[in-house]
Amino acid sequence: MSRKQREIQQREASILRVVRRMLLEGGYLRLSMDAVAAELEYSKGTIYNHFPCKEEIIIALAIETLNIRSAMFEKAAVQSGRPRVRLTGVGAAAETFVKKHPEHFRVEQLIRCASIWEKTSEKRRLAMQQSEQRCMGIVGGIIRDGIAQGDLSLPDDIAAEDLVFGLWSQTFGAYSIIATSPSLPENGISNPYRAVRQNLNMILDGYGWQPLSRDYNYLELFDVLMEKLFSGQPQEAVLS
Amino acid sequence: MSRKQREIQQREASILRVVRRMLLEGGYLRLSMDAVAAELEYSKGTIYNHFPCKEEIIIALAIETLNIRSAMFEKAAVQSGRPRVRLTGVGAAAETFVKKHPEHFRVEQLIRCASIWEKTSEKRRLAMQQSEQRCMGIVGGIIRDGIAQGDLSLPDDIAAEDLVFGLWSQTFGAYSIIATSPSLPENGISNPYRAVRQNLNMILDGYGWQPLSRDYNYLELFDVLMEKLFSGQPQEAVLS
Amino acid sequence: MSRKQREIQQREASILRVVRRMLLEGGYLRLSMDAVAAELEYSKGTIYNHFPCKEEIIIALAIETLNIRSAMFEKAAVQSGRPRVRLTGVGAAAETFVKKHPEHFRVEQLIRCASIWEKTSEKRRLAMQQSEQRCMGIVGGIIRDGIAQGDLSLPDDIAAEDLVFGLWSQTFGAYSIIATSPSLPENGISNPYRAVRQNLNMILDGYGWQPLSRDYNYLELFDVLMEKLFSGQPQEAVLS
Amino acid sequence: MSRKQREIQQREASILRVVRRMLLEGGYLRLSMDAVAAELEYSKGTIYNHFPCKEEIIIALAIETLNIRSAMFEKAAVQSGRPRVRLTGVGAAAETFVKKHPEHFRVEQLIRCASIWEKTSEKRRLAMQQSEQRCMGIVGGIIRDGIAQGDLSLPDDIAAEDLVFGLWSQTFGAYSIIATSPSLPENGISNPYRAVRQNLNMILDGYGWQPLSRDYNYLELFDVLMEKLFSGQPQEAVLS
DNA sequence: CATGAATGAGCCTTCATTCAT
DNA sequence: TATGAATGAAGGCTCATTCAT
Repeated sequence: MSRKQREIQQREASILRVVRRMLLEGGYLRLSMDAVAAELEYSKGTIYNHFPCKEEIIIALAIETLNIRSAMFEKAAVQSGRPRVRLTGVGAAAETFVKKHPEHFRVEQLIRCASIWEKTSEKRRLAMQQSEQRCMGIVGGIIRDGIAQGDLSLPDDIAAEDLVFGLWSQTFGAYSIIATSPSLPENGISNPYRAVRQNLNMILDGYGWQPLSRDYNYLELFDVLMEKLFSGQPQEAVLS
Repeated sequence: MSRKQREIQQREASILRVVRRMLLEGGYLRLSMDAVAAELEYSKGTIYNHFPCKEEIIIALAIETLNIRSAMFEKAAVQSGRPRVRLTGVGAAAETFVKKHPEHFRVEQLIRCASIWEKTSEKRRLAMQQSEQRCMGIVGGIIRDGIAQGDLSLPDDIAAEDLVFGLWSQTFGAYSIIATSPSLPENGISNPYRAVRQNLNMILDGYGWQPLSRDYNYLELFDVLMEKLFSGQPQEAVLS
Repeated sequence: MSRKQREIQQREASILRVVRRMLLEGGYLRLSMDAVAAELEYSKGTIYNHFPCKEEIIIALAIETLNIRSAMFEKAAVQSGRPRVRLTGVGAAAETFVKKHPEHFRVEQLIRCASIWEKTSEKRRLAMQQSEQRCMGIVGGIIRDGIAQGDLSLPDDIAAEDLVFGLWSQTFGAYSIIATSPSLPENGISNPYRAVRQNLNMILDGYGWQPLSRDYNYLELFDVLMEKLFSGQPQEAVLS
Repeated sequence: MSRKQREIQQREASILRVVRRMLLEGGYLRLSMDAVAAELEYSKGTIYNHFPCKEEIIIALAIETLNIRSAMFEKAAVQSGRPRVRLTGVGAAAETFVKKHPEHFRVEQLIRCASIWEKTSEKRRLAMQQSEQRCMGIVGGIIRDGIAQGDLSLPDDIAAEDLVFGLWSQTFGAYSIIATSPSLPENGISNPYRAVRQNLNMILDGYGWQPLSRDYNYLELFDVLMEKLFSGQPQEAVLS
């Protein structure tokens, strides 16, 4: 019985893998259940035994995406060091994520674009919100550490979450633009990923988070941390 | 003859209006030429006399979007005042834009998500790139003014465009998240638009743009400028 | 399982039957997948499960046509008798074929007229060429038998295939004209089918194929063979 | 007024010219009134002032086709010489016609394939039948000349028209097959046009038309006559 | 007469989903 | 539970023809 359940889980994972790849290749419009079934050499009915509709697959994918990323965030966040250094590790995680898993990032864009929610179950929606909060929570935790250690002090009317939101917006916006504007270099942005790092640093400098970037080479730290934390093989494993 | 042509232009505008609304309501997938024709009570053939395919409508919409916004940016940019104050005006323009024209912002998200480019003419694509560059150019110009007046100085390895990219990413990312994450307040971001303003200020503070926000109440300035520049009726007119 | 598959095969046959009839009635332009589905009271999707596009149906029909005819040719060719007598049997087969299966002959005309090949698979095209060659091969074989038995001798610069081509052209041309020129009798051709037989005989006489028609009543033989070989019920079965 | 009428005729001719070319390039399906109007830089309404529907254009084309050919036949038929030599000239005319005017031959195939007659006026239909009869009449005349001069004698139950029909079938069939079977050489028919000439000769030999081809080199005569009669520029002029 | 915008029926095709086996 | 044939609504698009200007 346990073997069967394992088989089911494996098949679910392979469905998600195929769907992810198809999304990356052809976009949402090119994704069809027929093609998925054909590629997996399962029947359509079998796919439908796993997911009640197409949209639920997308959400499951998005949850997977968020879980992979929050695992990467976690790995960066638990490093020892001053909070801003650890936060830089999270930044390195975010950049690594979009570079290593572009198909996952694509899913994130998708669920903000297509109207997927109507046909999906409340349960999956909640699961997704939880996963989303985990990512935010990790960043929020580091910020609170920074405050606790005296490296950072926020005005009364600014919450730690507002800063989280700023970093999130910056990265989501920047990586979206990078992924979909092939003409950035022609417009004077020769090294977009470096620019993102710089701009993230500027936000933190703006908030006065010590040590400021004039006193510490965060750009170099980025490289070091990416190497140190994420130079291994990409982990495909789905973290439930 | 002139009357006919006027009718045609008006219809083209009304097609775009209907499509925009449909995109806002149901996303790209819910948009169909059949529905557009039915809603306008024109035949499908008539719609196709205006636009050769669905995708070209989307691009036309996107161009319209960019033109409306760059007109708003322009209006803010030509105000007198120190550069950072003028840039704040542009920020106010950006915020006003997404609030007043959510359906236009939706179009911007869409063209970064769906694969629209395959069926569209090179001509339209170039027209869109031009419109995009106009928005960036306005912001870039203010930054260069700031440098020229000695309020801002960028490191050697950072171009003005990198800062433009940072502000663009911040706003695009933040407004995307706001538009598609209904649970922000539950996650501690009680006033997202205010948070965006704050984070934009932090970026500029991080870059050391004088006067810093500790010396000038930009948050209040935001309100003042939004009122002053954009409190009138929304201009629907398409500015070529 | 076997019942299902039998049903599917039967339906495939009935699709071809309906399409053939529609072609006969209204030509290629009047043939529509909608109409086929409606006539059969199946959904359009079901039709498309059988044939990936309209053109492939036509080719399938053409292959069926060629197979039916080559089976009839074969039946005539394996008769005992002097080669020219056997060839007359093939002529009787050809005439029987257009009379019994006018809708099949129509298909042959069609594929020489409409541009069908663009959307079809290489595989089907080859299958069709093979079927075509089988018909030609049968006639060619009889000609070579005639040469071998000394009844016929071709000039050095004339191949057996040139004669095949002449008979093929004569019949294809004549039956095409008969099928599409209703005014033949008014133009002095009171019995077109008899004229075809006569003209075929003249070709063979011209080549000096013994016994010449002055020595043997081939016109009467035609009738005898048609009766003897093909007076039974038309065989609808597709001979792969 | 006469100038106007000339303009109208010229325009009619140019419509037919464009339609012919489009038929050759893309077949009947690719022929659209829109494209014709665009190519001619006339409005669709103007085209419809000339022809009440698409089908009538095709018939007009077919009439033009028949007229061009009967002019060529006439030119060959009025040559001096023994009847079979003159008939060979007509054969040369037929071959020249399909080679010089493939788009015209295409029209002939088309009207035997598409169901065009339903929407067309009785008047045009009759005009076409007349043109058709003129071609047949020329050949019939030569045959009767051959009989009158004692070179040919037909059995009682065979009319001159039956022989006309045989020659017509042979050429129409052969040229149709040549135009639509690219694989003839692979099937052993290395020089199809030469084979047609040979087979036409065999028909005439079969009927015993003097001098037989063993006594006269008709194949060479073909070349001579094609050069002598039709080596000039193709005459585009429409012969009403 | 010439124009060309408007029509709308019709076409081919796709695909998420169901359900009998 | 797995299968995959069947469905049929929906989609994008074309084009011959009309008719107001």
